[in-house]
Formats: sequence, C-alpha cells, structure tokens
Amino acid sequence: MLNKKIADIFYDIADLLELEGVDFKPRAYRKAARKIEGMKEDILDYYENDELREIEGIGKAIEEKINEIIETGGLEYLDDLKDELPEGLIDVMKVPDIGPKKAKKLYEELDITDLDSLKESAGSGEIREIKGFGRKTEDKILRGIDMLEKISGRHLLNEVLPLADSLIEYLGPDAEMIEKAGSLRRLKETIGDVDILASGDTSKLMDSFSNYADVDEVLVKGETKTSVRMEGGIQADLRVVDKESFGAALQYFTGSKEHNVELRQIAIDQGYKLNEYGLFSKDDEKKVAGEDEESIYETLGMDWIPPELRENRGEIEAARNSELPQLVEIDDIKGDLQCHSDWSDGVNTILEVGKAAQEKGYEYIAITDHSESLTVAGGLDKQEIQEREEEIRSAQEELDIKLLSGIEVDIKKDGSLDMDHETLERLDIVLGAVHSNFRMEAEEQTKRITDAFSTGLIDIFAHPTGRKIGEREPYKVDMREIVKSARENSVVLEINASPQRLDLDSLDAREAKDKGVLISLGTDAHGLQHLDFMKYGVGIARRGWLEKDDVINTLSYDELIDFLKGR
DNA sequence: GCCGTTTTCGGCCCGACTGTTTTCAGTCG
Repeated sequence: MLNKKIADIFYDIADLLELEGVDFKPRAYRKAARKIEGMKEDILDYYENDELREIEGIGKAIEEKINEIIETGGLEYLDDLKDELPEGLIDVMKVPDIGPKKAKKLYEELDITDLDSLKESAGSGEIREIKGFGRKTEDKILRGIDMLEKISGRHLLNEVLPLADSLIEYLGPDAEMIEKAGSLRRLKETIGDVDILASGDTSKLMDSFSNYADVDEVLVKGETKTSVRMEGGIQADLRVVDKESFGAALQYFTGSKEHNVELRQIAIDQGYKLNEYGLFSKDDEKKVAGEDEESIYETLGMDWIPPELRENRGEIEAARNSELPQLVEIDDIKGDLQCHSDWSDGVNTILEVGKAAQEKGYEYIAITDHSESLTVAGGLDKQEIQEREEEIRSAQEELDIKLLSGIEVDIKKDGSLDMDHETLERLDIVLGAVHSNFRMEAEEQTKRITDAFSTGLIDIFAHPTGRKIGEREPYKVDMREIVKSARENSVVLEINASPQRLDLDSLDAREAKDKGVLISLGTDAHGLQHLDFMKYGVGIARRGWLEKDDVINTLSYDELIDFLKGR
C-alpha cells in the first residue's frame, strides 16, 4: 500500500536527519509518517483531489515530497541524505542505547557504517577507547546486536499476514485449493517466510506467482516450489501438490517440526508411514489418508489439532484423549479493552474510535489514555480525565456501542499509581502498566508490580513483561509471582495484541490460565487501523490454549460491567 | 518542517536513567 511506502520513506528521512543532528525536522517527518500510516483512506485520493495539505502534519514541503514519490516512485531528497551518511547507520541506531549521536560518533571515529562493522569493533574492544564510551557500553552493544540477530530474517505477523492474504487472493483463480502453511498458519509471533500451499495448474500457478507485482526477485523456480523475495525483503515460497496429497502436505508444511516428529513416531508405532504425500500403510504401502488433514489425525486415533497448538506441548496427548480445548475465536470477541484517543498519544478522537469499533461489530470499547507521568505520550492528569469525561459522554450519544471510560495508569517505581485513588475508582476500567525503570532487579520489579496489584484498583495489568519483539527484552520479573498475585487480587492479565508486543506471550498466557487468572485482549490502538490487531491477540490466546471463558472480552457489556464491579 | 498566530517567526514533550564523567551527554519512553 502506498500509505505504508510513503510513511517508511519519511521514517528513513527522520532517522537520517537525526543522524545529521538536525533539530525538529525529524519530529515533523515522523509525525507526518505516523499520520499517513494510520489513515484509513488511501493517500492517493488526497493526492488526486489536491487535498494533501488538509492532512494534519503535512505542509508545503512534505506535500511536494509526496507528489514526487507518487509521480516518480522515488525521492531525490532521501537519495541525497543517503549519499551524505551510510544507510546502515539506521540499523546501528536500532541497537538499544545507540541513538543518533553515538551512531555518528562511531562512524566518524571508527568508520562504523552498519551492524557488521559495529559488531566487529565492539568485539575487538576498540569502542571502549572512544571518549564517552566505556566497557559497559561495549558489552551492551554486543548484547543488543545478539538480540537483533535473533529475530533478523524474521518478521512481525502484521507485516506478513496481509501480504500472504493478498497473495492467496491473487493466486486464487488459478488454484483448486490454496492455504497458508508454516509458522504463519500457526500464528507464531514472528514469521521467517511466507509458506503457501496450493493445488491446481502447476505451471500456471508458478508463473502467476513469480509475476506478482510485489515480487522483487525470483530466487528459485521449479516443478513444485517457487521462492521469491518480495518488497521489504520477505521471502515467500509457493508449493504445488496434487489434490490427493493436499492434506498431508498442509500438515507437513504447517509444522511445527517438533509436532511432526512426534506425529510421525506415532504413525510408525501404529504401522504407518507419514510424509508430505500422505499416510501410508507400512505393509502394502497403500495410502490410507492424505486428502485432508482431518483424515490423517483421525486415522492416527486422535482429534484434528488446530494449527496454533501444534508445538508438541501436550496437544497430541490431549487430542488422543479428546481433551483438546475449545479455543477462543475472533467472533467471540465483543470488544477491545485497550485503546488510546487523541487525549493522549492516539491520533483519533474518541468518537472516531467509537465509530470504528462499532463498524467492527463490537459491543464496547475501552478508552484507556495514558496517565500524567508518561509525559512523552501526553498523559492525562486528574483535571484532564474529568474534561475527557464530557467528550466521552457526548460521543456516547452518537454511538450504538458502549464506551468504557478508562485509563492506562502508570505504575511508578515504588509501586504507587500515577493517579489519585478517587479518580481511579470513578473510572469504568483501570489498566495498570509499567512504562519506566525497566532495569530494576527482578525481585524489586516484581514487588513494585504486586504492590500495585494490592491497591485493589487495577482491573487489568497491561503488557505484563514490557517486551517489544526485536527491540526490547522483557524486564526482569518473576512471572509466577505476578500470576499468583494477580489471582489473589483478582487482577486480569492482558494479552496485548499489538504485533510488536504480543505480551503476555502464549506460554505465560497458558500459565495464567492454569493458575485461574483471567485474560483480557487489548489492541493498544493508537490509530484506527490498529484495531485490526485483535486477530493477533486472539492468535496468541489460542496458542496459549485459552477458551472463551478464559477471556473477559467475550463477556457482553452488562456481564463485563458486573465483572468489573464485582472484582 | 509544521503550526498558529503576537501574520512572519518562535515554539515544538521532557523527566529519568545510565554510564560516563567529575558536572554532563545521550538515550529512552
């Protein structure tokens, strides 16, 4: 989509300008990028109607740049910036604790131009010799690079899933059957590459696939498999199989590897052989199943296992005993329990958020703006919360769904809450969250959080580990203690559905469920398009074995209000 | 670079923390 492309260009410009030490411009470009990225409308419409300037954050200069991008496909200004400083420095800045100043200094002093040269220099110990740097910084750089490498080559769900869906739609007419496979079908938090399985006219499918508009380069093109690299560096594989083997291939290519190893062993034990072509009897090599997945699982004496559970974490045994959970589904979700309005750092008005939620068919949505101490996000004080109340009331009059007046209140370093208790008690819903002092020791951090729980004022603990995938490690915390305290204080733990958070992760979510703690799903939307993140949260919930009753978003509005009042 | 108006340029979010210093710069949220 063009909005995304333009936004990405502006983000790059902002980074490069920051490296040059330019003031304020980066902020202007980021603001414009965020606005464009978050718009529901196609920016092309604004361009065609000559209305770009009406978008907040777009003035004369940025309008001209958008025109240039639309008309020429590129932007000279960005090319010039890249000539002045190596593009790889943008990656260097992704290492925690390296910002524009340090990145530029590393470039000037040690000729570090990208992550590779940074790693080399940090490893050789020459970074600590630079003024302003030291041993600790050097260590931290090495650890930071490690983290980045761990997810390098992997992509967030929200980058990959829409891409896979449009590919499937595009290939659909040529295919008799077509499905996502791999970690994408299992809805894993990060995705290596896009796996698509199809049956139909092989050569036609392969040709269509390699001629897809977003394909940058065809890597492999063969009889059964074609691999391409798409715009943005994501690799996509298309495999074509016979219709008779589709189920077996889908099972095989969905994985996980661990699940498949276990399943194949079970097949052997029962006198079968399982591979991507089917389930075969060992005696006469006759195919006994394979056209669909269900027949394979059934023949092996178990229920069909939803892809999200296929991690060899007990699902096979449960399937054999017909004890698989009835996993929560997206259609069970009646509302979104974390989102931000323009009262804090969201881009949309409360009414806009409410209308969008209404269009999604929700019964309710919680407006949970930040509290005062999160100044970067324009957090609200007591007075502003009261003023916001007015707007919520008037928005409510125009809506068929219910707005919950809420807050995402900061849990301060000492475990106290960043808002007076009377105000919190008056609100419909209170999310507590940690946004500062990430580096406390586990014991201290845990106490901070459990102390906050014991105020009795927190309904939901938001993004419980604070991780940002590929950007920030979770803070150190004793999750078992948190879960225990949540149970004791009737605090609900959130699965934050934002694809870069997905926090709790599926393992912690399952642990919470096992200990009798309820889960809430919140998209943490800062723009309307983020409301669509709910499906990723549901994915994590499913991977965490959660059922409808484990998730409070499945409650009707009345039930939810009763629950919040009664807890 | 945008915005808003004191209509022509000044203000733009800023406090906490860390690691490096020896009183502060850089990063982060």
